[in-house]
Amino acid sequence: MDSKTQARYRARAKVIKAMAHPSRLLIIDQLIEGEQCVFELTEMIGADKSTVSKHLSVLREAGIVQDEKRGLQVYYSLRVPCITNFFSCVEAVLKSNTEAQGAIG
Amino acid sequence: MDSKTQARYRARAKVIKAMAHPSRLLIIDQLIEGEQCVFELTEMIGADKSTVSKHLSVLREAGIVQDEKRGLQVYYSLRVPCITNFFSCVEAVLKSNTEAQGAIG
DNA sequence: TCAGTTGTTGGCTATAATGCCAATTAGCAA
DNA sequence: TTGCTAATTGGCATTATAGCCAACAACTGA
Repeated sequence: MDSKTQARYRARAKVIKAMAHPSRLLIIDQLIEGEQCVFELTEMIGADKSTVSKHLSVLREAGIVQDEKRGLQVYYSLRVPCITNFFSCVEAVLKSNTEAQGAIG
Repeated sequence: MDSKTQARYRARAKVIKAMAHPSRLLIIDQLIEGEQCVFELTEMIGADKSTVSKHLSVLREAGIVQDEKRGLQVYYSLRVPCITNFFSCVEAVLKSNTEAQGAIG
């Protein structure tokens, strides 16, 4: 197996790993309904706001959600609408990540 | 959020977590093509056989794969054929787990 | 400016995951 | 039985993850 293939599996695993937590799955489920701010998500989850903020960082770094600050609140929303599709979703996120990287670099 | 809902998210997370590793994703991809024994998977992954065996345990305990011993070899295969579907796949695994539990208990 | 609110980050501890080697189990074949 | 191969399990060290509190940053509004 070449290093390119390995990198592909590592990237896939990162996205899936980002989803592999009850609170983060809950966040994703909530965001399917529409954007929510950290405060709302924190109330729903019932953990410390710092904990929720870190969960959101994980999802953001995996390319699953995006954030937008409006006033005091930071609103989070799904970056990729497909949640019912598994690998096609993972691939779409990876594609989206790649495109975002291309836009930066 | 009630405890039933929490349990549902924990169960989902367990299945996703089982997939959240490059080697395990590779194993799943291989098993889409058909069953394979631990020896074949070990050669492909290039890790110690004990490591691969433990990865397979994780997948088995999550209900993603099943094993069958034939002679010296243990053959692993996908328990749920859908890999392209994400949550529908997770749900199918959970349903399958529940049915298996019902068959035991 | 000052106080209040929302989020993020740093630091810390506790827990879980990873992967190796060594030892063991299980089956096959002389 | 003896030797060989396939796979699992135990033990261990290393690393990653989780979640709390405290501190800080960013914005609002009096």
